[in-house]
Amino acid sequence: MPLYMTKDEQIETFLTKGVSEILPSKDSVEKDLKNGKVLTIYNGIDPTGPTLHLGHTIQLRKLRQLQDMGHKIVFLIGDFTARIGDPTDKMATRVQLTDKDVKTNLKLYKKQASKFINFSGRNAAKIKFNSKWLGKLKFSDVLELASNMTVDQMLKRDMFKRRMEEEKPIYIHEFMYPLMQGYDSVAMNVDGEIGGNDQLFNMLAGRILLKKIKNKEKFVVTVKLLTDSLGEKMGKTTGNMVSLLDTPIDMYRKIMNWSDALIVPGFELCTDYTMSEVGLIRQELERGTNPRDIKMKLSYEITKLCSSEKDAEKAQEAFVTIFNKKEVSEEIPEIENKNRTFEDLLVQERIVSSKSELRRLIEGGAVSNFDTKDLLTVDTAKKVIKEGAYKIGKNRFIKII
RNA sequence: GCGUCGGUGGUAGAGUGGUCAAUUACAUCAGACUGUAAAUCUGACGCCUUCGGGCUACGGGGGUUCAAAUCCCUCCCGGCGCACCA
Repeated sequence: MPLYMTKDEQIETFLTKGVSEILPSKDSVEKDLKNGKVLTIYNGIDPTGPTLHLGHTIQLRKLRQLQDMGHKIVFLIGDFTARIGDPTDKMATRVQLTDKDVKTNLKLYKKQASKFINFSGRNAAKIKFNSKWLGKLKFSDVLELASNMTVDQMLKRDMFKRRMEEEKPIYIHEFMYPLMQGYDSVAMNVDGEIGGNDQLFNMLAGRILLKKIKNKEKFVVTVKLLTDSLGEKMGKTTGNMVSLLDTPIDMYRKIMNWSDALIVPGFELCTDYTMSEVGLIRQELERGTNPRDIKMKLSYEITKLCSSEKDAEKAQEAFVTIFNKKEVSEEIPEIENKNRTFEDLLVQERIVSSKSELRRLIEGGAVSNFDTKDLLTVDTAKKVIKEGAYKIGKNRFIKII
């Protein structure tokens, strides 16, 4: 958020940019933010995969806005809840994670998140793990907690309703999930929570519990989700995500591959552009400016925020070189051939998953020498190729040295 | 516990003895087109292969058969109904 903003502008931005829904209401949260009290707000992430993705950054950036306004923010890692699995958008029951999975996954989280929120300085963000309190609950505590919500409230959830209709199993522990997540709010005694709008139900459970147990009105701000062209969530489970661990060039390329409809939401959700600047982008598109150029700006901005200005520049250059000019860029990964045949090399370096896959790609005319544009044949792939840049499909490139 | 229906590839969902590595749709990958795309069209979509074929797969195990995703037995798991409920 630009530093020149007044406090009121900051609050307005927080309450509107990328926001989907606010509970109990925008007005009441606005009042809370304006009365000068320091609030505690958190965002929880379940460490179900090794990386954070672009969707997470939307929420983290929201937290950052609050941090800049002087509020206390908590980055909660749901190491306990991750083991149960959020039933939110899984049609089937998620495989439970082991302790080890969880530990491995959360290792990198702080590092990734630190691009977006401050973990040091005067008003440092805190990291908390919900196993700390959830792991301590006794069965009697759990029962008491469970007595705060009815089966009917649970069954109102779309997800569960659908599963009932489809005669799919619903396990009791899945009912416990919203309770556990809700208990996080109670244990940390927070004033507010930020999350994606798919998390609304879980966050509401926290509101219910906090109200019943501590008579406190927790506010909930849900942000819009970044969806792909088909309205699918860009998430870990769906596989179409931009990971924060992607190389800058991969990230840049993936964003360029977004459908044009995502340009404006992309600016709103993932960059520091103000709402009026986002409005200008929209106008530019309407005036007929080539969407590609605007999308390049978007890719650049996002890549910059996720790594650095320098990386973004490099990524952009590489993108132009490889995809526009179709020339070899120095960003193409180099691989020593070590006297391996072309197919062995690609399989061993995991560029392709099997020789069969490579054969299909070759037969489909997808593998070519990047300089001469000559298509590779199945026979030459069985030979040792000493050097040269090769293109495998749309976006796999290697330079053999 | 009894009865009944069901468990198929990343997902949904056909197939009920050979022509099934398994129709179809979605997802995925590639080619064409383009503005990087998206949409559209085309093709591919288990692994290995000396390109003849070989191997592994339809919940697990065992069996019948020249031949099983398909039939039988058994075990595991799920839905529904009934029963039980100190």
